Amino acid sequence: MDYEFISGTELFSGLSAEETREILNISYAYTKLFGKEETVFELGSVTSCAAMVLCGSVRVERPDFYGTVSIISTIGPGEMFAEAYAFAHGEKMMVSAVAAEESEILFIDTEALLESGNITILKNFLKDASMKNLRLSRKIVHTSPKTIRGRVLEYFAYLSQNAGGNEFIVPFSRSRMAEYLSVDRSALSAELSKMRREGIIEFEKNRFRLMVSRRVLT
Amino acid sequence: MDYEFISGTELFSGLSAEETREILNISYAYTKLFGKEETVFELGSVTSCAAMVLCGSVRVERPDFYGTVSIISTIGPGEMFAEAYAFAHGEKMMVSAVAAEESEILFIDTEALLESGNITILKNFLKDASMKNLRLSRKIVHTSPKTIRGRVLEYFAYLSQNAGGNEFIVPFSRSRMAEYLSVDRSALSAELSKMRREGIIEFEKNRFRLMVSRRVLT
DNA sequence: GAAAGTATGTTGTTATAACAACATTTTTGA
DNA sequence: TCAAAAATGTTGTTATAACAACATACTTTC
Repeated sequence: MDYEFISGTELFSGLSAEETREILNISYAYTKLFGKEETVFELGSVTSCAAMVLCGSVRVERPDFYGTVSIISTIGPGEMFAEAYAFAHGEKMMVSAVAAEESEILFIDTEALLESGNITILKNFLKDASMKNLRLSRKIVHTSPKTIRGRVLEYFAYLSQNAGGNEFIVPFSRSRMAEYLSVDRSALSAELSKMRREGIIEFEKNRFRLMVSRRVLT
Repeated sequence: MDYEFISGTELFSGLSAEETREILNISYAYTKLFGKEETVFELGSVTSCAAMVLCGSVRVERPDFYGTVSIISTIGPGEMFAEAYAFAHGEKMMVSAVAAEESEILFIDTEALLESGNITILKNFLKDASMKNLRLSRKIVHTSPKTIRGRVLEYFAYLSQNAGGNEFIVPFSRSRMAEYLSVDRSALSAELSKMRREGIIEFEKNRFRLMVSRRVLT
């Protein structure tokens, strides 16, 4: 196992390669190779292991009610997945994970890890979980308005606040942005153009400017 | 401070009243009284403290882009909030928190808490964060279909799977359910009736039965 | 730098949800 | 138990998004 690499990841930050080796040993962590398109986690299964991609990449996907599969995210080297399921204990996975290419995955049993009692890694897990939490909350905030315009405004208000000015870069292609906001791509394009005509926004490629600001009170 | 009560909460589970007192001492935790409608956390502010309601209750709310405030959740005695912000470190709050009545709130500085090095409480935070994570992910899954029917089916499929049969209780009033799914209440009512006419579901008050099942593959 | 591929924008049509106003049922509490 | 209030259901109208099909612009890459 490449402890150098592993100790360099977010999750193991603050730990030396040697400490990393120790922790993984104590908690019976192991790696497994997956061929392209091989399933890492099955939809509806239960796991007590967090997983980290060491080499390759993993697609996280989910079928809708009618069976159409959509990709939720792609996990690359050093990134983790399934840890929320592992710590929450007993919840069925609402996604499946599939190796997008030949991949090596590290499995860490969270029960054993908690036993090990290493505080640094618990801290790191906690920070990771909290950040994921806020990302999810943000997405909910950005997609709860019922109109495309409402969603765009919520999202842009966030980006704008984040950038510290009224100008910002959207870190998505139009299709990805539409996906993120759960709206149709062409409808999004149309709405953006309409908002531009109305003087609410200006844009050029992915650089946007928000010409109005959030109404607070009354 | 009522250490008996605090040690009985989820967050302090596994800790005696005495241990609880110690941890709170070490980490400089303090309580504060809030009058009805007094603000506990301001929208857009930054906190390094997790908060727990000891007495009373707190409304978590958020204004949309046009200023209309909606209630995200209500926090009661023993429940926590703002901990994701505290652990993620430096993120601006996307909600505000207001005392719904005269309330006593416990503030725990997470930096100090991490210093204390108590593993039990870290575990508890981690489990809490993971469970919240899955709840948020689930909500995203339930609201990403573009039609009311799609959302209802996703939600019902979950409830049904959870109940272990095709019959289940919806733990919301119709208005709350509509809110959860981010759709109009009357439109939801209409869609439920339509689905009943089509034989897709049966229901009587909040007891539902799902007559179709998720299509997997092809 | 031409051709192919991909991303983005446009427009018209259709499906669906929001909204509003009201009817009916259920719950509450005096 | 009755009246009032709250929740739920119904229906028609209007606003909006999805969808489809195509035009245009940008980006590979050979």
